[in-house]
Amino acid sequence: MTIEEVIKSTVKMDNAKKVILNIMYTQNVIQDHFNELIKPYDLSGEQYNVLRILRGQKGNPANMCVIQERMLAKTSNTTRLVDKLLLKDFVTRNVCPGNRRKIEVLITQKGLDVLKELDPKVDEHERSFAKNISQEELELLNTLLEKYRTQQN
Amino acid sequence: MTIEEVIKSTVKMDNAKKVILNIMYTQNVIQDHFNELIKPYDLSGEQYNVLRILRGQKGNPANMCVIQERMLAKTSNTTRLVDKLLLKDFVTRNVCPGNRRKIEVLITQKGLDVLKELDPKVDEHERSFAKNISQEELELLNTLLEKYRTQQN
DNA sequence: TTTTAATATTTGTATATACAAGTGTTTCGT
DNA sequence: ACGAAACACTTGTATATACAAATATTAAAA
Repeated sequence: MTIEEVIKSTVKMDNAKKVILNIMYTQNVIQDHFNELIKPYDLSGEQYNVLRILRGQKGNPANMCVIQERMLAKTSNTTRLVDKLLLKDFVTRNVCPGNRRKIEVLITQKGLDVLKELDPKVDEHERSFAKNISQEELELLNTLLEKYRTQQN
Repeated sequence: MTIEEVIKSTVKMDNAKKVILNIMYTQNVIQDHFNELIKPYDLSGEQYNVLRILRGQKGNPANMCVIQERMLAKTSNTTRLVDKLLLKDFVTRNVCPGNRRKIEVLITQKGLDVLKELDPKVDEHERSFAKNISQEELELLNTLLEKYRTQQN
């Protein structure tokens, strides 16, 4: 389905506009699909993302600002995201002894367990979109998106 | 900047995962840029989108469900989006005489004026991302995204 | 012609996000 | 050592979004 069909546009759009709409819409489709996947686990997409970042720390705690800078959506409110994860016992939160301004957030075994359970489902989610397209095309898509993102002023 | 650099990932990701992250992140970058652009106009992105759809009606009113199906994010609450536009006098809202379940939403002159003022800025926004990349590459990006979106089961 | 089902929209509620202001801690300049 | 500035995080508030339930109207079935 082309982007014109999706938004039922009658007028001809130029490529620059189409690419923007295509990226926005594709992100929407991916996100809806992912939300379906994690719905039974009582996690939001951003909460899942934070857990992934914490697992990536391999046992070391992460400060709020470290979590923030690794998230895709930089504007999310990390404090409240971590609050939610704390309520579910997926993380622990402690004041950093070395610098009492900082907070150390650590993933718990329960958090690791839920990620482990999700891993194959997330893999399948990622692959389901990639099935239709070759490895070369995936690489090309990555290259083009990275090039596209690099705005000239 | 590659997507690995963006999220400061240390481990190697496969292409399927990279593409998802690339699309999600690129959408974020585009949206942040666009939000900057419309901030002075007291419009949210979705409100702007609704106004665009209404202008596309070329004088004909649009029902709520028509607006809904043309929006990128199908889950948005159209009623409340239109409420906001009504408060700013950018649209009118009336019960459809032929079918009183339906609502006819129409863009006002004030709404058309604000769109007209935004048009060149939005064009520039779209072009700023496309500057770095050729027409052929833009077309390729469109094709690849449309192909990618078409999930196999 | 009632009753039922389908359609179109609205409302309620919980959660998420955006942005600014506030709090506590550390660092730096004098 | 003291006050100002920088830093890390939290809180307040307004708005947005998600999802289910409610309302009103029309169409269809018995």
